[in-house]
Amino acid sequence: MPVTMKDVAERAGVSASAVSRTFTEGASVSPETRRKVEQAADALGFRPNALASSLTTGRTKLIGLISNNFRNPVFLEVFDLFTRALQDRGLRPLLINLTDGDDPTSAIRLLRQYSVDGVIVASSTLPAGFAKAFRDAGLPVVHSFGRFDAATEIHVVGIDNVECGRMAGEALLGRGYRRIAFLGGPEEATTTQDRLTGFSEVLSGRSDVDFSISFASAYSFDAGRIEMTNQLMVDPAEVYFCGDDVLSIGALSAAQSLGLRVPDDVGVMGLNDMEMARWQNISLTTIRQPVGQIIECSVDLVVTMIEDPERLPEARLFPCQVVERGTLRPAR
Amino acid sequence: MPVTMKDVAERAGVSASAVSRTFTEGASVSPETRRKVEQAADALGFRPNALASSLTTGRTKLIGLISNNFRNPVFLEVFDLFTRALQDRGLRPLLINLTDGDDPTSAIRLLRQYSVDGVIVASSTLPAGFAKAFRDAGLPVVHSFGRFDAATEIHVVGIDNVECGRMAGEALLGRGYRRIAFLGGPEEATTTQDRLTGFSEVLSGRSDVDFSISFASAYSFDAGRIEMTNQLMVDPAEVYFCGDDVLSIGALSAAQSLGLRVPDDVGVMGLNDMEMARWQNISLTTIRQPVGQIIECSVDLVVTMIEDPERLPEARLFPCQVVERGTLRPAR
DNA sequence: TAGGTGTTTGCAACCAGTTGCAGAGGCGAA
DNA sequence: TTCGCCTCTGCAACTGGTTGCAAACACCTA
Repeated sequence: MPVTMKDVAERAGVSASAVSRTFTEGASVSPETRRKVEQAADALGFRPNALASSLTTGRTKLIGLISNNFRNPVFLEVFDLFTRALQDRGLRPLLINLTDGDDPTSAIRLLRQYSVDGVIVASSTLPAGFAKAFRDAGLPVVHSFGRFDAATEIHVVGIDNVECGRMAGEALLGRGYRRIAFLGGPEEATTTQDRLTGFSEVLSGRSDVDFSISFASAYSFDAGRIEMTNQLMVDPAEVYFCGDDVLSIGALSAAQSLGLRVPDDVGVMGLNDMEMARWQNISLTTIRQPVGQIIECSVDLVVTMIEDPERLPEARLFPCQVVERGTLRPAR
Repeated sequence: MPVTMKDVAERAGVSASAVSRTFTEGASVSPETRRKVEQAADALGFRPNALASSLTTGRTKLIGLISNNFRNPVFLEVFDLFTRALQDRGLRPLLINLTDGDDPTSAIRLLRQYSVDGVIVASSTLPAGFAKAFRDAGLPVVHSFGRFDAATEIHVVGIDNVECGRMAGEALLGRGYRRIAFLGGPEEATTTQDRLTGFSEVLSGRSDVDFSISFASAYSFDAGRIEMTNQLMVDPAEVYFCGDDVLSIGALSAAQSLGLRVPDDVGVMGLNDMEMARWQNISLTTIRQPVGQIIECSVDLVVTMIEDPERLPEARLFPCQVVERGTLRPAR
């Protein structure tokens, strides 16, 4: 059923090499031969088998796209943008869902079996060592939304979470909040740790600020709602800087259920600026992470690494900014 | 860098065939040879190249997963479940984002270049002819969330949207609503057409019911909010059956912005029961579509078709059910 | 010991392409 | 006409596996 080079060669009255050459950029073919081959190929509907050619060229144009965050709404944008950015460059995403377990070995085995040209790890919760395992296996890898590390051994594209923490701290101080809480994601998530570091840096040491810390069990609506409920029932702060937008929405839901008004009784600030944050019935004040830029840059970087595997690892961090909406009281 | 069969054969002191056979289920190898090969393979970290073997076996274990709905939150669950269901069966999803244009030809070309074993079209908005193009190209295809068609030419797994429309109509009548509106997705979407058919069937012809119809421009929050605002400003109904959950949330937001209370002033009913519908600050009364079952079944079906390409097409439809939450007044 | 049976093994051809190399052909200059 | 050069083409070997076939071998029976 599938039509091969040989069929085309036969119909065009040329050798198989000639067919291969007309489909290879920069190969030497006369206009006449090219015409005959193209005509035959069109008539038969021929397309070279990418897998067969990968055997000799060593390139499959497959990119492993790995994530463990499938349930966070921010990933709607992430998947949409990644698949399109890859498609635009003639690359195909081979998706790996890491929900069960975070051991890279089976993923590595799989990706090598399919000879992927490169790997993108898209996750803000996986440890840096995870992506490193791919590099050690000889696969070009970029960690998107990963943690910046001064002694970086792999390419990281993302944001400076410590700086985001500072930004949040200053935004809250600037609005006159003094009883301030950090409601993080899981304590072991590097993003949570880093944001807390920056946040504390700005707030602790100020005698006029009452600063408290808690952690939700996951970056999820339910976890945010549960932890926020606990906090509000025991000793409520004036404002909560939450681990991310979905946690924030859980927190908003908790406040609402307890009959508190936002932002009058309690303030909430998120991080990500996912699409839902601007929905008018949520209207979350948050910090925008430039997801589109991070993804474009990640794909560019993985392409660069494929071309130059020896390239030294680098971190590319993008600035974030506060997005004003309705869950904090206005700046003074 | 990558280790091949030949390397293993050499180290184990056997032929390449022996290596191939130890990795092929059901092939004849003595325990002694198998042991030697496995030992050598482990030592070298060998895994057979799936792409090379696909040349002779004709199987890649790649499944094309095509969608045009990347931005609808229901797809968070859909992608998570699809990727896991495929992984569980040793299959790999090759993702195609169809956001730009709905012409199947380039997708077909691509999937044939990668010799995918089968294709899953996951979309409730693509026309039936779309999936059919894949079948015509000789690719086993299943249309998930597709439209049931009595003269079906391709496998469809989904729900009976006409029945869902009826179910919604009866639920609303049962609660005593009499000024009832249908707020569909795009008029050309088959899901919208079918749901409207069932809904009208129940409501039209009843002299005590005032029934109106409108359509949003897309299955999205913004489209739902805009259309609902239009409706509420001109001639509000008592209750709106919306095209899907995300439209419903847009509609809820519109009602809220206009100062209407839900469900006291206006009712909203959705369809899908995506995860967000049960978030307490949304608490959407909706019709549950058994997404998990649909996906498991789709994957099973594509596997079956790969094994038996001559199998006649069938439709597998799953029953839906109304999920009681807070956006309709209670049943009498 | 010869013959029959069944298992295991390697050879070689094959899958669908790519590519180095050598030779064919065309063309202009000497 | 001959030579040199350049472009184009096909052969054949190669990519990393699989598999039909026949030979080698072990084992059992008569």
